[in-house]
Amino acid sequence: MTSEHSARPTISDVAAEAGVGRSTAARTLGGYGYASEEVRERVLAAAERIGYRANALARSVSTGVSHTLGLIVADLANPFFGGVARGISDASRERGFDTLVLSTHEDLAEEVAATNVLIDKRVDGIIVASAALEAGAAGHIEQARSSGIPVVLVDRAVPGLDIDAVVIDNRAAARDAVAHLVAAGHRRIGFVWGPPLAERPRRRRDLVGVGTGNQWTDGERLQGYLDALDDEGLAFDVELVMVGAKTEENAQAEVARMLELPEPPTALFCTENDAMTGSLRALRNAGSRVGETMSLIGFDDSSWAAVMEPPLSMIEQPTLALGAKAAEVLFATIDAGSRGGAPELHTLETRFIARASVAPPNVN
Amino acid sequence: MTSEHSARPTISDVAAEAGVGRSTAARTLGGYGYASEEVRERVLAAAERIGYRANALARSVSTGVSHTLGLIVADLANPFFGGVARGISDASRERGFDTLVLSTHEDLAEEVAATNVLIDKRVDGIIVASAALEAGAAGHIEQARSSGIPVVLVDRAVPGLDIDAVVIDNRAAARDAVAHLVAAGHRRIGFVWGPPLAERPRRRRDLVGVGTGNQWTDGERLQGYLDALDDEGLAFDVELVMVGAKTEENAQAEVARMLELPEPPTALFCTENDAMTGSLRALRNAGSRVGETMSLIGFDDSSWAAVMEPPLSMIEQPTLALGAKAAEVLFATIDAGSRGGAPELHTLETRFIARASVAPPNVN
DNA sequence: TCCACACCTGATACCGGTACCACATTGGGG
DNA sequence: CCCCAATGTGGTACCGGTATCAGGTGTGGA
Repeated sequence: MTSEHSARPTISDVAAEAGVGRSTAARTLGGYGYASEEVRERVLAAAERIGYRANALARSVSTGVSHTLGLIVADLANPFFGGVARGISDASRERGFDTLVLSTHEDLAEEVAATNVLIDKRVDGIIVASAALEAGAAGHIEQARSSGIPVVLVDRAVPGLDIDAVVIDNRAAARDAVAHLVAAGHRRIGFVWGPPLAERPRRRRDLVGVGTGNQWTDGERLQGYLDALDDEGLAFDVELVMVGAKTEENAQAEVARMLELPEPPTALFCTENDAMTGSLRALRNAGSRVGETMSLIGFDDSSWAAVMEPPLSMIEQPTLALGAKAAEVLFATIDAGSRGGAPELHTLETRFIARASVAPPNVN
Repeated sequence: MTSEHSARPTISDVAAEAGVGRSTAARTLGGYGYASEEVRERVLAAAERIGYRANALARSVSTGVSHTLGLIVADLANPFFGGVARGISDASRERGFDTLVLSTHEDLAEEVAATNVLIDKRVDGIIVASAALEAGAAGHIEQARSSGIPVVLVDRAVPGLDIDAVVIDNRAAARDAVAHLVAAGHRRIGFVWGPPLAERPRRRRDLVGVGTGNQWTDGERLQGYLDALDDEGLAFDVELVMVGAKTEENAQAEVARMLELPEPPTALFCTENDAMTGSLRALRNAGSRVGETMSLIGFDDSSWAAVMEPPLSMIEQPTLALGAKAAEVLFATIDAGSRGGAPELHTLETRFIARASVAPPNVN
């Protein structure tokens, strides 16, 4: 042991230590080109002795490959994105890639900045759950691609943007959930959360096109809700959809409002976690009992949902798998080089978990 | 617009486009050295025109600064670590740093590998929630530091390791929570979860030293539990602590066992999320009603806890703040250069949220 | 009128790697 | 015995930046 080495040794240091030329040391350490057995051992021993670790940055500058992926999400503290990030991270680590994760707080300007950071740091690919609602707002994504960086969208496909995307079928999941409620006998089903509507729609027409044809989760879930109503021949009632800010407080207020209607809903479909907790607060305040006077279905299963009294029926999203699949698609694109095939929309299955929060409507 | 540039333009391209020397272009773009107003404008315009973006990797090789932090946690999908990661990410973004996040799945070997990756990628600092239980197992952390990378521990301080750490006072939080139960009149309080005990301790002595003097969360929480018993003059009963695997299933089984005791607990202190849900399952199966026949306190508040029936008393951990503080301490170390002060243990406050799951014991 | 100096620019060496290629050696076959 | 190929090594250009410095130009003061 040649004592402490505070400065990080370089290839030249190893070469000197081993008594060989710089390029010979580089060749053995880098694993390219030729080196005799004897020299190889001497170099390896020298590297070990002085604690040499290759500078990955310098290598990347030279090779043009950084072995790093970029991930852009709204909020890492959100367990959904945490799961996706973990899925990506695990899948990419297997291939020797690491992940640079940037949070945008659902702000498009921050997303653009994040994209630039990733371009500057020369990541080999980008996975993004974009806040862009349409292709026109996704110039930064086009730019990343045109500078040669493969991009895969996750969770949210941007309509009109011709890029691989890995999503769940929010529309079908919502349709199935609502159909489940209808099958239990419900006719008046509240929709809590959704695409941000500034004001109450006056008729169903006002909702046509809201988030339509786009894969953005909220819009899709609303469409699925409408699909189910159509399938079952149920009337749409504008009073049964939430409007305004997407906060737990507003969800609570909106559900409270619905409970005051002449003909209140007998079931609620909550499209997100905070929509569910807000609804539960409103129900508790109104003395409405879940599974008896009110049926409930929520999105994003959690270990809590199963221990609620009664346990809540939930739609489970495969977050890990979503991330793993996104990474897989990204690597396929990277491997394919520029001659990639046509972009695909990869849809993963959700799982409906039936629990006791859904029961026939309480007809008194 | 000089059409599409699929290849990424370099400083030389800008120089050519602007009709100046490479170094002049570099000087203006890099913001160092001199350049006349007229040339500056020409260079900036040229850069804009061909869409030049500096290669951050090349810059890092030259300057030795990567403007990247490394974060090592057990599992990004765990909301606790998600929150910490988000806190770090937000704080570091403000200073123009990005974060490389690696998950180790609570495996020390993976943690060592992750550390090496970060060293190789020349991050400017590392924040780690280490799986190492003692300084002897933290050679990789020492190694990172000796190669000049500042390190800050988060969530878990490694005993004997002389490094800055940002943690919560798990011991005090646990003590206070248990004291709260005692104040409500409870004398038999179950401890669910804890440091993995292979077999049932036979007497209290067996627990002395388990996780003692170390900041590792489980050990600290157990000590806090014992502290509270001592403070309140309560007897310790080995039957009231959970043993075996730290899984939701086992927590359920252990609580079920405790309920069968001749003198079952009247309250439970759950040190983690899965411990709480496991406990709730056991209680439901046994027909025990929370807040009536059984009082409950859990760790890690969640929006679900507030909407449970009854709402659950919880200890809230400041996850975002934990991350933000860790980043702050790390930056202070980075700014201080090699001449850093003595390592400190930074302790953040938890918050006890009293809800209806704690009530006086039901004496029939 | 000439020199000093401020102003401005390009050349050049470097960071720590990759990768190619030219140039010894050595040895075997014709 | 000589030549050529295989074997092994170091030199060198390059990746895309940073940073210093030499030197050319223009202006004002002596």
